Amino acid sequence: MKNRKIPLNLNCGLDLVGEVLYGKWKMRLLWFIKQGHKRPSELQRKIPDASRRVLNVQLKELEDHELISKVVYAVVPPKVEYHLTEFGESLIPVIGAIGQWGDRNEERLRSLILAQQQFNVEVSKEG
Amino acid sequence: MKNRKIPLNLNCGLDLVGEVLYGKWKMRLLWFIKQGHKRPSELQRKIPDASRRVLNVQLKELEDHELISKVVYAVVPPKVEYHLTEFGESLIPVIGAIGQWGDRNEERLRSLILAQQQFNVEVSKEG
DNA sequence: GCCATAGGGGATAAAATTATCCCTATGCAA
DNA sequence: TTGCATAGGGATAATTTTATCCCCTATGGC
Repeated sequence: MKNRKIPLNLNCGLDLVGEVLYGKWKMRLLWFIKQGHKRPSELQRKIPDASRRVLNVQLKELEDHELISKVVYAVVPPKVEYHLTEFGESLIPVIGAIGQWGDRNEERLRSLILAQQQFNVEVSKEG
Repeated sequence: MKNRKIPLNLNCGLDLVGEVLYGKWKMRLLWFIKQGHKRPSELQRKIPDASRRVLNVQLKELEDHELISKVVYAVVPPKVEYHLTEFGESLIPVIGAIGQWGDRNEERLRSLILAQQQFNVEVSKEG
């Protein structure tokens, strides 16, 4: 999401959504904020595989795209809360639909993905 | 989608979907195939911003993930057709929902994205 | 012979995305 | 006084993803 060298494609709705939703942790961040996990440290505990830094960066992008808003309390230790904006709220059903499809097909997806992963490992051994 | 060094996250539905749907052109490929553009050359004309090579790679991944099936006709010049599998069909409503949200919010998204892009360019000039 | 069509793919370069490392600050508790 | 919790961010390394380049198949038409 930096200063890109390859021009953006903003032709259709799918391209536009991609620009704001691509990002390894973004959908999960929105989802957890929706569930009421508003503070950075809570989100970090919910998503332990991501580093604090990366979550900050992605939260900032979500904020720049007006999907969430940030409230900074002038207290010590610091306290910050994120909330979905109306715009962000309107995305929740979409994320829900994506997640549901994943959940409904969990077993199949898992085995497909692992099978392919396994295959790649084997191929690279021969390499 | 290679032999990864960073372990996969396959915790929830969102992770699983990500594995099969992340890829710059994948959703568009599925969408256009659904619209009846079955042949590689048609798809390439529909998505001129992607090179032929990249589309082949992404089509292969969609095939490995059983979202599409490939039919090769033994004729000259070669003829190939892709079709959605039932599994792939079941994803269409989800992609539809994503695209619709993008279309409904087209103007806003476009200006948000361009504004941020512009900002990045300016920041990097100061650099 | 040469080019066009329709499809494929290896090797490598470039770009974009993520991860890692290390630093800032305050106040409370052991 | 060291440690922990809160939150933030610059610089850089590592990884992953895309793009580019060039080559291949086979047949038919000029």
